Amino acid sequence: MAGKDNSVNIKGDGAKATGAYHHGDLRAAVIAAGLTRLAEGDGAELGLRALARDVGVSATALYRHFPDKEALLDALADEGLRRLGALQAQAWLKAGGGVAGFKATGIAYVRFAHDEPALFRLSFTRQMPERYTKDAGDGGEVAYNLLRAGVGEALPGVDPDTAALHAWALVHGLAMLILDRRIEWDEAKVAEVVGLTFGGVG
Amino acid sequence: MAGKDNSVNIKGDGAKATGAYHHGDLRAAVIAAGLTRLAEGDGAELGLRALARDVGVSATALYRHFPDKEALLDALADEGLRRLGALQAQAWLKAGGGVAGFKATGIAYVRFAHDEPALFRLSFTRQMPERYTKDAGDGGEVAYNLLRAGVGEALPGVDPDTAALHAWALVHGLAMLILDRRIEWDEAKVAEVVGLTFGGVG
DNA sequence: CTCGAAATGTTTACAGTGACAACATATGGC
DNA sequence: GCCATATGTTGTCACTGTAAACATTTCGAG
Repeated sequence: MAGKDNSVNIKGDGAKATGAYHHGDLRAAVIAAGLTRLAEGDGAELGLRALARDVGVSATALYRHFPDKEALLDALADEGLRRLGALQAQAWLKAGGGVAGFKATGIAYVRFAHDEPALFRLSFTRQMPERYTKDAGDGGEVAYNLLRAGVGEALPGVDPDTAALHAWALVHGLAMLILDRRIEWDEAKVAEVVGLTFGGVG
Repeated sequence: MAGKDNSVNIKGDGAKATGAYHHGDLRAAVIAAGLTRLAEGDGAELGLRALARDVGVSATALYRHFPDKEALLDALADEGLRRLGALQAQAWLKAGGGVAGFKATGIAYVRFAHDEPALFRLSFTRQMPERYTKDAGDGGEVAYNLLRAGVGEALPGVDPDTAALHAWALVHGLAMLILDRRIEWDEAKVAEVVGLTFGGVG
């Protein structure tokens, strides 16, 4: 697949737009460019130089905003989790909460993985930063809280911890199997499988 | 040459052992060394040169046996699937078949992921070779057949296709979540979660 | 057995990567 | 207005996968 051109030319979203040396908000621009690349070429191995070129900046400039590549990827992963959480919350509301909302949440999880395979994979593959306690408003916790909330309604008699883990593992497994091409993406099928344990055919 | 060594010295399993130029069965030796490396350093990014050094051979020698690095990784992934299938079959037999055997199969799946995280991840991350039809005796199919066999007994009334997918996704999700440090490895917990859908507490 | 073709391994080299150090330029507080 | 600091650039290094040319061993045909 060719090799050059295509430069996405994602600049900062306004800020200063100095035009020359300084970029305005490079950190945000780099993350945006990274997300774009992840959304387009699935297998393409996101490199620092390509990213810098997208933003129109020298390769080593990125090191002023991220200690190393890992940190950059961590930032992208974090954004991925945030988006996932937002989509799940949205699905929950749209379905009117309750068991139906809970199921919709699960389906949104798998759909996100299907729509943004590279971002989803990155988001979950990143090593947990150790200091990942129960506070901190990063997206992962939002998603997990929704999960805990819904699981009580769907399976009243069961230990909520076990049920939550079951639900999470189920959708995560579906997501990964779809990403890795072990199974095909099929929303109806996903709904059916999720419904097997968590009642409510609706 | 051959002054240093230090290398792990994984040679072929007998063959000729020419001693000098020719290695005997380099392909097998490389795969063995690769599996060893995968089993030891989880995060360590398996490189061609390191692998060649382990085997005591020049880096480019590997290209006589694999078209490129991808092909080598594919071979390792295949071996991983084969081992997974073997462990599952073993677990099934040890539990005496039936529903208990089916559950044991699922637990073995997760345990394998926990015991060999890098190999498990590699095995499932590799792109499917396209020509992955229902024949071919490679490990993946063995595992899937076991799955189909067990699912009928565990959930008599349910569409076996849906049930099989459910079971697979569940254990795969648990495996991936453990690999990515989202949850802790806890065999009892895994058994409990698997038992939630697939009855039989015992 | 001899001999040349094929298989296997080596050396050298190249383009691409993440990262560091030294240097250049813009920004903002005094 | 001036200088400390943040930000961006150029040059370089070690390392990676891999291609090309060369060396050695093995094997089958005469």
